[in-house]
Amino acid sequence: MNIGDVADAAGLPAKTIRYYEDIGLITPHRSANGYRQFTQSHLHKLAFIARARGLGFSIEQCRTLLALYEDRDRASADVKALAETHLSEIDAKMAELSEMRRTLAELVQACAGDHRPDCPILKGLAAPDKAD
Amino acid sequence: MNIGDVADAAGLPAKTIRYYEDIGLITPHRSANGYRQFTQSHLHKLAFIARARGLGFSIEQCRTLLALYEDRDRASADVKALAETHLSEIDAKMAELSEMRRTLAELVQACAGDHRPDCPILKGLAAPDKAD
DNA sequence: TCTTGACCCTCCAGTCACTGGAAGGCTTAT
DNA sequence: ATAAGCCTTCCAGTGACTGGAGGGTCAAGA
Repeated sequence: MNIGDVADAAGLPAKTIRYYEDIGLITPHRSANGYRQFTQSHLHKLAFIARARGLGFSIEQCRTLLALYEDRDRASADVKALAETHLSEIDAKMAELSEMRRTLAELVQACAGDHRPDCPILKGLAAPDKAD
Repeated sequence: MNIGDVADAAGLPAKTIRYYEDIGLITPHRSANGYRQFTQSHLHKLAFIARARGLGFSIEQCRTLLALYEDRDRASADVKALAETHLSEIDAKMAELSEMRRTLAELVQACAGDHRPDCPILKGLAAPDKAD
């Protein structure tokens, strides 16, 4: 398969696949004309990476997951540990966003949003503890 | 004030403040020795930016907020619109994270996490619809 | 007076994971 | 012969910093 075919099949831009080759995630062969040649196995890997990325794993985490995937003797505990690490990263981000959301929603709530210049949002940003 | 003083007072690294000058968010004066000189007004602005960044506004959104803050004739509706845009950005990110979390938690749940190689997490990444 | 340590300066490069674009080669069909 | 649609490499940019090298400045103490 050429790069366009795997790109379509894996749901990734061709550019991204070239980048993944650059950083050593995959190593397609080359045909005589210099085109990258992908096998089903390459496609599997790319789809695997695409899904892991979709779950928010970093490229380095994907590299590790891929290595575990290819290692028939891995312990599932190693995979689970990595997934749990990522799960708590997600939880941390969600907590951060949730706190932002709470504060921002309060400010928005307090703002009339009319033609007048008086604005609790700006006041809140300027001096959070005495937002009027 | 020197950069170290405003850095402490605004709760920002000195490097970050230099960067903010680079991109034109603030323009401190210089004393004879080349050191940046900050006024209370600069400090206010920096603290304002720090808080807006803390609520997740992008630098460009901060630039706009700062301009609105300085404009005594702004309409609070303009500020509110920006804040609401950002609020929905936050909501979108939270929804995305929440979906990732849901899927990942399911996989983690299904994984024994022992010494054996059998791993539903890897299976789920390899072929999401038939994760066993 | 000298030195030490804590400041400050600029400039360059790196982070993360791509993404866009230029300039050109290959393939297939008309 | 030419056009469309692939493919290639290489360079540069994104956002928002962050680290480090290499050097100047300042205030306090011996």
